[in-house]
Amino acid sequence: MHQDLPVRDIQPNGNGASRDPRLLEGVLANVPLFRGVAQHQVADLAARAKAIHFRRGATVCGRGRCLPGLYAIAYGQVKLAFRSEDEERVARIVGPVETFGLAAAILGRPAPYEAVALDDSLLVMVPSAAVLQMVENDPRFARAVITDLAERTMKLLAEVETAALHGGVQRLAGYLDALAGNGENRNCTVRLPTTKTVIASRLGIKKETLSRLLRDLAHRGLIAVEQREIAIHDRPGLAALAREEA
Amino acid sequence: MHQDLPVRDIQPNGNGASRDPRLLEGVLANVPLFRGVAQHQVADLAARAKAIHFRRGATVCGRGRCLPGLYAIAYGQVKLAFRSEDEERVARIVGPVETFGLAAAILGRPAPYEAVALDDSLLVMVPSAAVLQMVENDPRFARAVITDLAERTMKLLAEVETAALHGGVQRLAGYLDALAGNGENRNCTVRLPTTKTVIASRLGIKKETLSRLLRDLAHRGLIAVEQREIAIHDRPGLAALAREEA
DNA sequence: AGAAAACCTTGACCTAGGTCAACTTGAAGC
DNA sequence: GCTTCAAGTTGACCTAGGTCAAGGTTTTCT
Repeated sequence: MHQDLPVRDIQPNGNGASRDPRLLEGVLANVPLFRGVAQHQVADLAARAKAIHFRRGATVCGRGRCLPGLYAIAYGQVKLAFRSEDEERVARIVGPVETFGLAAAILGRPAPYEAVALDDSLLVMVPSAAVLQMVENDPRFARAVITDLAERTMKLLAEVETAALHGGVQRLAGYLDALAGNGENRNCTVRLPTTKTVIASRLGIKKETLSRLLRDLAHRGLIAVEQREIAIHDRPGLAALAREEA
Repeated sequence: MHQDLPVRDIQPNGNGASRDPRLLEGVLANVPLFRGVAQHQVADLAARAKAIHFRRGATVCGRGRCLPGLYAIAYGQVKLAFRSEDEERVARIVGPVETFGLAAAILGRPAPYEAVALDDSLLVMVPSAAVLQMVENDPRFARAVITDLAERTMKLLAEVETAALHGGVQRLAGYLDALAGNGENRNCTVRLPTTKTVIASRLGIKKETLSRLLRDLAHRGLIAVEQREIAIHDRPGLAALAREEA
């Protein structure tokens, strides 16, 4: 796990940005993307990176704005969402040790989504130039980037598939099953990472519909809901439901 | 353009596979992914690759089967589609000079989609091992792979966005506009790359709905449809429609 | 603690797009 | 030229999920 890094204890300075190299290096070293990169290289990267603190609800990057680089999350949570006037669709909820903006940073393209902090969050931003340079100079890092992007591609394809082939209940069931992780305990309890409204948007449905679907699953005896805590009573049943047709 | 390569004239041998190094090298050299790779390296790759011919309707790779490597299209067309019993959703229509299977090949994962030839097609398959090795040995190629994957990621994100935020008409309008390319001729005529049924699935709607939507657009004076030929009468109007809300 | 602001739930109703079924058209083989 | 078959069209109807409106419940802020 990543909890071995006491980043929560480190206070970023008041106006939200920090450059404490210890903090930065520690955070980056724990990001899977940088596993397999020599320590001094990580230090280099850290020297050029910046830690920025965002209050819950603050916008990390508006839609269409150019991302200054790759973001890694030290603590907190960020949602990446598409929007259009009165419509919002959450593409991904990014948590500690994860990164976002890699593809956009590499191509130097504007962000296709907007990024908003769901909780008070500490992000480490590695400037595009630093990432690009490291891609050129360190084949191991280049390799890590390739793996990361390939994995993202597969995830997105899976996303498109479920969106196209499965209905709301199935997607919800699949999501809960995924939340429960790989442990195969028949019944366990999971906690939704954020508000139901955001989860709904992440699942491509409206909060009202999520509400009804959760009620249905509860009726069927598959789960029990108590606010953000969801007790899973029949994991295999849930998994089976997720695999069903439209 | 890619038409400078007379691959259509080269006959693959009867049982569908060929190893003529000239053919293979020529095809690969024209694939953007291999631009910037030294010629002898391409020759190396070609030596390990295989050309395979598929009749229209033949399956290149069943869903969930492991892809033996990266596929490049010399001529013809392949659809990548998700399926589930009686449901099919086309994720991408791949044409000459394009490739598919890069992400899966790199991760050694089974294909998330099935690949079926839409026309008689000649594909060149570069084994995963060869791709991986080249990633390790040639930083320029590694860089090209990174760019390609990043671009694919952005495309998929755009896909998810339009699927989520735009209705059928908008998606269709956007698709037609994209087909018309970057030329800004106010009226031009485009040809659908394949049957309307497949196009519909690519757009995430049913053929019946596509039929009705095309009729609507024609009514509105934006286009005129004659079989696969679509005359665009008001390009800006079409583009504007594509950008509208849900 | 108390007020204000999010968040969630529920019911009544609506709509984009899907489903089913009949019919037309066009291309492919004999 | 006639048959066959796949592709496309059209109409009547259906349904998953969205929209609107009205409460109810947590949080959050002062």
